[in-house]
Amino acid sequence: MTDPSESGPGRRSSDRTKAAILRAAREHFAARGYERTTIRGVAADAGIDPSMVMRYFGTKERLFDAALAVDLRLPDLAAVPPHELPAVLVGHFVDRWEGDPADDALLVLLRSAVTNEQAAERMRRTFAEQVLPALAAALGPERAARCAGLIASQVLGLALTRYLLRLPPVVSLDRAALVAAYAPAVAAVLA
Amino acid sequence: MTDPSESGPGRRSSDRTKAAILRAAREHFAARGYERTTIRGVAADAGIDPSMVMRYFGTKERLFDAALAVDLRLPDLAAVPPHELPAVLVGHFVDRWEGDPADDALLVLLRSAVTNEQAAERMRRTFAEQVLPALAAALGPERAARCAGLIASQVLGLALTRYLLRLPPVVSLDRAALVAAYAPAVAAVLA
DNA sequence: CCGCCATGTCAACACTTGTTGGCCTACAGG
DNA sequence: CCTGTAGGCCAACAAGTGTTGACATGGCGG
Repeated sequence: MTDPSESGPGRRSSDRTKAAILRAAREHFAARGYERTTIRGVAADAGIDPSMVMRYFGTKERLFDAALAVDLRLPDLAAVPPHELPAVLVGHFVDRWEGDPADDALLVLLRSAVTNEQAAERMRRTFAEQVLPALAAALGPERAARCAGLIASQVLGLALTRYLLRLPPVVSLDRAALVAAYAPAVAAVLA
Repeated sequence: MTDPSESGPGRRSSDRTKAAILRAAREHFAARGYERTTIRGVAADAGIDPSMVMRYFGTKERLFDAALAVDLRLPDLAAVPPHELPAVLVGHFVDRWEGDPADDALLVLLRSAVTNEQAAERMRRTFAEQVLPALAAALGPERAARCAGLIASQVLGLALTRYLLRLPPVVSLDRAALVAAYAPAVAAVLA
């Protein structure tokens, strides 16, 4: 743990601080959205002074932007048999939402994009750069272009009602039931 | 137009003022969400003093609550042939979202419910009191209970990606294409 | 030893917010 | 005429915000 190239005592402590700020910021943005998240709150959670946040990120907006970076970690969809594609997609996203509770990036993005144009733009970019290519690998470019929007709409609708609105009938399903219920819907828009 | 019981010159002007406030409030809440909407902004839009808003609604939260009242105007679903149900549902909601631009109530509810627990609760209530019964009339209670959550998820996913996130492939579809694309997905969760 | 620079704290500024209380104005009833 | 009252405006308060600049501190190179 004293590796001089990464975390040893001689290592700059600014990196750890910056990471702590980012982690706290993601947590706050995910739980409260952009407006209700305060620099003071994030700083307190990271155990430092609010002015440090400004020094490292310059502005609340830039901190927000840094917190918005998201990797969907989509697998290679060309490798899955076509008839399993819907179940794989739904399953992957459920895992992604429910996986590491410390990884709030997805929630940050969705929750903020609804009231914040900057985040909405980021969402559109994430869609274009990650979802579209992954689907194109499995369906071909023109079919992907036709279906990707509808699939995003399904998956995001699921996330919306389950994790943000918490509609009881959607919350009460477990992973298997969720996949079983949504895969046919996704399959329907692929046709 | 001088009906003494409703709008004549002898009529209280407070009713008109209150209505103007509510209309402006809906517009602001729908466009900006709860936090970024200011009493001052609403008052300016309604052409009156901020303190008037307080006099009539007491508090920003109560004004918000008044703005959240939503009537989905769902038709009698028992009257539509089962195989047309998906298209009717999707079509109705598209009309509802796209209809009267002055009627922002639906957008207020959806946009706010994502970052505001009070609005989320209101959304769950609206779902339980309007969507569930309407579906129960067409599908019977137990089938409705099983499907309503999934249908809400589809419809809200559509609204989310089209009106809030504005994902290009979802925005570019017109009403007919939208219905044609989504009806099969809704039909899939009914099976 | 000295001095420098990165890391961090403290206190304050300027601004916006929801909210409040006092004042004004018009008009109906006597 | 006076008076009361409802509808409305103005100015201010207290709290919280993002942001800034002056100051501390501790370790490292000379």
